[in-house]
Amino acid sequence: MTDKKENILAAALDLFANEGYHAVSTSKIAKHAKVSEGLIFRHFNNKKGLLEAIMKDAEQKVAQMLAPILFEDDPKEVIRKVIQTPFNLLPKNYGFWKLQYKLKWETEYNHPHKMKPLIDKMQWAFAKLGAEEPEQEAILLHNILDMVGIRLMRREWDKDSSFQAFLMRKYKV
Amino acid sequence: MTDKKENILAAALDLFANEGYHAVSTSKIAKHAKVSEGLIFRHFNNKKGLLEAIMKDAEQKVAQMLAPILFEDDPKEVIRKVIQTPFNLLPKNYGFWKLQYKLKWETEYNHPHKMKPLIDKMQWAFAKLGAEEPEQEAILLHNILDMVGIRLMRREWDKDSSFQAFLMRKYKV
DNA sequence: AAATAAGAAGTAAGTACTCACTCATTATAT
DNA sequence: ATATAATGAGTGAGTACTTACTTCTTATTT
Repeated sequence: MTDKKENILAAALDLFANEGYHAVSTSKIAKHAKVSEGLIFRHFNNKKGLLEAIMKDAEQKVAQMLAPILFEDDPKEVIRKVIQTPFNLLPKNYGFWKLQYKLKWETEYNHPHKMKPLIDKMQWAFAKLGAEEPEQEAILLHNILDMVGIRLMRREWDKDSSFQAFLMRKYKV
Repeated sequence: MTDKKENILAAALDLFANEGYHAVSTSKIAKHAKVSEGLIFRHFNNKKGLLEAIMKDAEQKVAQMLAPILFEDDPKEVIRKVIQTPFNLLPKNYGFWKLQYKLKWETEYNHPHKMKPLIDKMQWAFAKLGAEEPEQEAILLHNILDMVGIRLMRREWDKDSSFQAFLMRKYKV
């Protein structure tokens, strides 16, 4: 991966996340990356190919985020880690996550089933902790944390929000 | 409001919601509305003016949705009505609400403070019901229902989801 | 007849993408 | 070791086409 190719990816990620895929032209990306416009097409074939190159990283980043939860076998610790997840996202990666959230509005990039393993693990944890409706509890907490992620990415909250501590108290973990 | 003007608004709403503002051209809107392209500019000046005409309805629709909650003075009934709100959105209006949700990713159209009266009312209700941290409880429930709305608009759930009943049990209302 | 609504045919700027080319590095042949 | 050939990153002007928007003309209403 050459320097200029990485510049293109970084510029595109930033612009797509903040202005939207369709709102950003390839010429604008080229200017931001300080690169000729043609180079974008040499490396990525077309504009969509550029988006897909960015999205290819997504799956492994998600997997890497979920691994410590899926391998945890103390149910309380599962809930703890799940709650921490959105608050632990690094601000330098906010652009990346923001793009993920935004693209979920395009059918093509919305894959709710990919969260199934996480929800199953949460369901297991809630069952172990004696919840009456572990499946619904898992869906509920998943919803809460999805929305927390959205608020953080939209900069409505900061990562030191007192809401994290509140959730910890609420779930007694 | 002439027929054709309404056609334009309906077509634009549908296309903006499902494909995105920047992804839709004025000529496409004209074709869908079965109208000449020039007519769009006669009625709305420019493309953005068309979007703003759609968004102008939003505030009153939101106000109208919140009124029965803000005027309710039984705290239990406040929580009940709040929980019902997203599930009661009419499928024929899904396009409209979907557009509202999507546009929140554009700074220009994200006004979190507009939900303040609702959150204050919820906080009041939770306090009356003896919650230990009514403010956080209000933020929590607001998050849950925002995410429920998103799931419904993205068609990940349908409005008969068992989740509504679960929330009613959970909040004992 | 006057005013308004609608349509058709433009325009200039912008779009994604291509093409012929340069330049530097690396592999191969002598 | 040195000349030669091949490769691939990088450029920027140019392509056909689309865009938002305008202007002029024609229906329709009052």
